[in-house]
Amino acid sequence: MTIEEILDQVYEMPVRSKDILKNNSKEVSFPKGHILLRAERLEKSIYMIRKGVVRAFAPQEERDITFWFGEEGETILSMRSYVEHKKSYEHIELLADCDLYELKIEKLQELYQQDIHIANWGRKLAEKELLKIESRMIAAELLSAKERYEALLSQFPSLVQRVPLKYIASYLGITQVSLSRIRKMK
Amino acid sequence: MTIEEILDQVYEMPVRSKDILKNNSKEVSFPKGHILLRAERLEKSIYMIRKGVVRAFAPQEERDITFWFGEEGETILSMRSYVEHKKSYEHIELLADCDLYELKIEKLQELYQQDIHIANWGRKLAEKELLKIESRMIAAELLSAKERYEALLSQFPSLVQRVPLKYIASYLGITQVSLSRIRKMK
DNA sequence: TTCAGTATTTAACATAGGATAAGTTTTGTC
DNA sequence: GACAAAACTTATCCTATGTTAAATACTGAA
Repeated sequence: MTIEEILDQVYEMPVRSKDILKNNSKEVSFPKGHILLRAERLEKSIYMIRKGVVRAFAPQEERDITFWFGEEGETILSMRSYVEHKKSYEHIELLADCDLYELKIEKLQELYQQDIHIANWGRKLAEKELLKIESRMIAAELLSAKERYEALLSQFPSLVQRVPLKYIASYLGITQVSLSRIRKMK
Repeated sequence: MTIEEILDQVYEMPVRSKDILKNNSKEVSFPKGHILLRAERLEKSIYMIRKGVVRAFAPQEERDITFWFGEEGETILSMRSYVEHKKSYEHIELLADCDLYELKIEKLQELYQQDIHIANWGRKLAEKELLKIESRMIAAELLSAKERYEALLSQFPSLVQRVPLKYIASYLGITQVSLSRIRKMK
């Protein structure tokens, strides 16, 4: 995916504004297993996924909590660093070799003040993510673990091939042992 | 709370932009029990809470799912109507007599295209809500029902006085019977 | 102040999913 | 292609929360 396609997917801007963002982005690549963003750090960049798949997880003493997966076209950001300029609470781990577009948060903040189209793009980015997470939270309360697994499968059929089951279990809010049980029942 | 205070809490704009929003808002009041926004409707307005407390819930055949509470200073919006101009999935119910500031979504969309400060205010509104819901989702996976209840108590001490326990139970993702058990254990 | 409707608690029983531990299968590396 | 490490499954037992139903307490309207 090109950066133009990724940007358009969030919000369609005039070419001029898109070019500004494009010219301020940098293509980068990292191997599978790389930790792209770290908890307890003030992160300086956001990334868009040109190719690959990643997970966000909150590292915890007992067990990590995987709470988000990103595939091609999605935007990776460390919520606390991006929104509040504070240390982030999550790690982002690459689950495959990834090609990414990097954008500096500082530059982006500057552009938000200068270009109304970019400001609206940033608004839409947050709004769409918010809508997704709210729907997901409601579904989580409504559905059994089995139903949530099946919903995930039908929404992201490729995820199960690309992502270790233990992370999917954590995303669903269950243990890997339970997920195994659920898969057998099917 | 005045509308200026509420707006500032999200993002500080020049007085001129604040005045534009203020001049496009309308004070309205409704009694306890009023359903302010309805599922299956394309809602036309968002509201800011000057005084009162409300809940958002997804009505379901078996049982409603309460997933959000709003108190003074918070902004009420029907996510799907606001973000996608589609029918919403939630009801908003007033849990007390409320004084609200009403803003038309259509007008707001227009202002997002005209005033960069307002566009950035809209961006911050979504970003801050997103940060809250993401943190809450992680906490939900990490904590037991009892811990979640205690966390809610310490974060919103007044909520338990203002809101029926059955809605708090639903918000916590448990039944009212379980919440009662938890409260007794304390 | 009483009555009816709500809200809350309590009790008894059922069950989904957790914990632990022991296999088995897959994957990556030399 | 052999080995170690990681991923996944299976089995057993256990616990938190769900379900149902009944008892009690609270609230608001007449």
